[in-house]
Amino acid sequence: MNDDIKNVLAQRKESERKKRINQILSAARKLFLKKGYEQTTIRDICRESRLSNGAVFFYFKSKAEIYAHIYEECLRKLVDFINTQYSRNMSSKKRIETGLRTYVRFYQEHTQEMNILDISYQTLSISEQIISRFDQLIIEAFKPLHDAVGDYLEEQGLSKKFDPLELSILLVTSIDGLIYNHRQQFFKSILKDTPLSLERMVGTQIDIFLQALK
Amino acid sequence: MNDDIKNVLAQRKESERKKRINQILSAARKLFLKKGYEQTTIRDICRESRLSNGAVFFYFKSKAEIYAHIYEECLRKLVDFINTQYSRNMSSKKRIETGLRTYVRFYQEHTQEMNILDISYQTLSISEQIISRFDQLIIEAFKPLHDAVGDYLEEQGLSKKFDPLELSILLVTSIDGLIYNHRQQFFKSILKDTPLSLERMVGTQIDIFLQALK
Amino acid sequence: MNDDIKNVLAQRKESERKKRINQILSAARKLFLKKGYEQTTIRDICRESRLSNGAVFFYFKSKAEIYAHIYEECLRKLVDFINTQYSRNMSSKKRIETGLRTYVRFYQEHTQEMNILDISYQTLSISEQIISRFDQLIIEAFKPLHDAVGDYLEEQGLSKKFDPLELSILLVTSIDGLIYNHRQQFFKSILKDTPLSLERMVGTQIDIFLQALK
Amino acid sequence: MNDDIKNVLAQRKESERKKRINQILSAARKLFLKKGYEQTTIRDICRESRLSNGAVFFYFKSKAEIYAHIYEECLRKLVDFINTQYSRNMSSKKRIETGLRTYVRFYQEHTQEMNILDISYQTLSISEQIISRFDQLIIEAFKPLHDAVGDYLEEQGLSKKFDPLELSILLVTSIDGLIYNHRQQFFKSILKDTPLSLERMVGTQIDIFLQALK
DNA sequence: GATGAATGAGCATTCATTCAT
DNA sequence: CATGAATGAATGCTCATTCAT
Repeated sequence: MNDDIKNVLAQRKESERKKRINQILSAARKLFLKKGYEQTTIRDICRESRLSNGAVFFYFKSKAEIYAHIYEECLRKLVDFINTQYSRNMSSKKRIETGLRTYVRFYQEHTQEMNILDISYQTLSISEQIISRFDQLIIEAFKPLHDAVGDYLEEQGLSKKFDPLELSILLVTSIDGLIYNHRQQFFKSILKDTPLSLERMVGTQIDIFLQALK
Repeated sequence: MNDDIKNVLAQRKESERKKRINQILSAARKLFLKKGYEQTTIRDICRESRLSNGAVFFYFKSKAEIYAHIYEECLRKLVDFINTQYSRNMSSKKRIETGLRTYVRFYQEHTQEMNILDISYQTLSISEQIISRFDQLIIEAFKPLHDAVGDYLEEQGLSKKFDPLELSILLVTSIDGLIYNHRQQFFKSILKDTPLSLERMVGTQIDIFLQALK
Repeated sequence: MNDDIKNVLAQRKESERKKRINQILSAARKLFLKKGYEQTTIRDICRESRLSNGAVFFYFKSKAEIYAHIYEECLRKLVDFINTQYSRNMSSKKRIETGLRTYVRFYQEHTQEMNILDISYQTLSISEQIISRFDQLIIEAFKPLHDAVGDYLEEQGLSKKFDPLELSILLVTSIDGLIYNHRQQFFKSILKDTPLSLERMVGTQIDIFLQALK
Repeated sequence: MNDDIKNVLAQRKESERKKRINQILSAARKLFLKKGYEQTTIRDICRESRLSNGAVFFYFKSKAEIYAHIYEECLRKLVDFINTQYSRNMSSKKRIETGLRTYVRFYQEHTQEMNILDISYQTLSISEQIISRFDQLIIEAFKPLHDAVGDYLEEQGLSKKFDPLELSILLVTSIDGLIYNHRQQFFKSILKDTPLSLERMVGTQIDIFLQALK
């Protein structure tokens, strides 16, 4: 009996705890996504989460740690987003296409999350442990495409001529470049009236790639 | 006569003025390139330029404006760097290759300048006039490649099938992506022991492009 | 019967209580001795004692009160240290010498404890009751020397000319001064190469004293 | 003419500057003397001096630096106080007595300044240069007594038996002890009704010293 | 009794910018 | 023109203490 009560109380406490943490992370997420790391202050987070300064530092030991949580969330979201798109019986060609298009779609549908991911977490003072978790997630996000390119090269009998790692990085990287320029708008002046659609450009990039490796 | 004297005085004044501005910009250049925007303070610039706080704000109305000048310098440097590499009698293919490789070389030889250019000047509060000058320079930097791609497509009889603007943006953008990832090191964990060389990847990207459009 | 049970329970409770208090004091002792009052935080004490924040404040009503306990311990240690050195059949002269030398040895062998005692407990907000306990201990530490000086004066037939209380305070006080300067190192610049030994200076002070009162 | 005006303006500016510095130092002096280093905040100093936060940091680059100024003031005051008491034609004996009594009088008349000097400046992060100035002043304050003791020993034909440096340090140190205990009131409980006068105790200490070295 | 969550004032210092002279 | 004095909001973070459960 007593144990039951204890248990219930412990559960309530734990849920209370999670609620607070969520309060803080929600506030932080909203602010970091909107204003970025530097422009968001701890006080902003306190105000937004309706918690005191001390409370925030009770649950997280630094601003960077809060950021790391949000970063990991975004990264995980990306991984999940990508993974749900693949199906086992897709052709390698189809998987390459899906991978790249999904990446772009993630940027379009979750621009703020993508902006968070844009910041190199290597500059923040984050524990090694968390960083290696990030690295793991990045590998996870990258693997499907890497595999697909490997399979494709095999099928085309080109695996001796090309390195699948190099080619897959090249592909992802070219999408990064598209996203980067879309964000920074460096070509705004050149494209004045007719902004090229990201989808179309990704398509072209895929076409070129597949055409060249036939 | 009197007018002559006035003129001489005005000229001297003007040269004094330019001297001061140069003093400030030299200091700012040195500091921004070395430490970036946020890490450089106005006081740093004053100390370095041996001018007073007030003097700096007399010639420039904000820190952002000073930055804009340095930004423009870097952009111009990039344009010049690219333009000196082209020669009129190169084949279109050669010009495409030269354009992309030169861009990468600029990043490698002028990493700090490239970092300056990385900041989206749209976030800084800079006057429209200056921004349009930036845009002009970007167009100038981009034009040779754009032309080369146009010529190449013509030669290959593909100008109806492909848009030269789209393709050239695609090419530049893929280099941007390579540079972006080189800077941010997102693939560090994947490439642990064997960092891929930028030159090699650019080469592969060019090969693929030309192979596909043959 | 029931009373017996109650008694047993009460005893167990009391022993639990003492255990907790000891836990806290052990942690506090370790930390205060090592880092001093200001540099030690309540959270440090909680961590070290493996007790919660609330528990510490349940047993002690403030950080100062905990400090007072440690202070008293150190004071008691000093008293014990001094008292073990005396033997009843020592000459008065010998007892004076022993008293002063023992004091210096306590400082040398228990520097950290002596540093604790250095803080004027009057600045901390401590209850009158505890302060009077401190005072009692100080009297206890002082008495042997006071007596010895009294005896010595009597033997030399100088008890009418000198006040034993004044002289004994003068003696202790001169040792305090030596210790104080040894700690603060005010003479560092004057003594650059050859730091005077405490033992030697105490010896000289004793010699002078005895020489003068012969 | 123009130069004259410039000069006047420069002077006014300089005096304005000194006025501000004095404003800050006056406020700091008052507060440090009253509450000590730790308990005085920069904001206190701003409030008291009716200057803004930034203004204080314009003239001094840290709290420690402000403190160092006050410390040096007090030290210099002590040196001056001591030096005015000596006269060339005093006997060595008289000079010893004067030196020690003057030291005590400084404490009595400038208790707060003496409290400032009590803090070991070695713990604060103060530039080497300033610290060596402090050291110089301490030497200056100490020298007259050192010389007097040297002369006295010579006169008594004891210079082979005793080291003047050791003896003079012993003397000063014993006064330090008296002052230290007067401040900390460790003997309060022992002396309850009849607090011994500092003057009297210094007198006794001097008597003993001279008596022993005759 | 005991827990640990919550408080919020407090800290030294920085910095872009303004403005009287 | 040029100076440098002055502003004051802002920063991340700490800590003794309180209190609901």
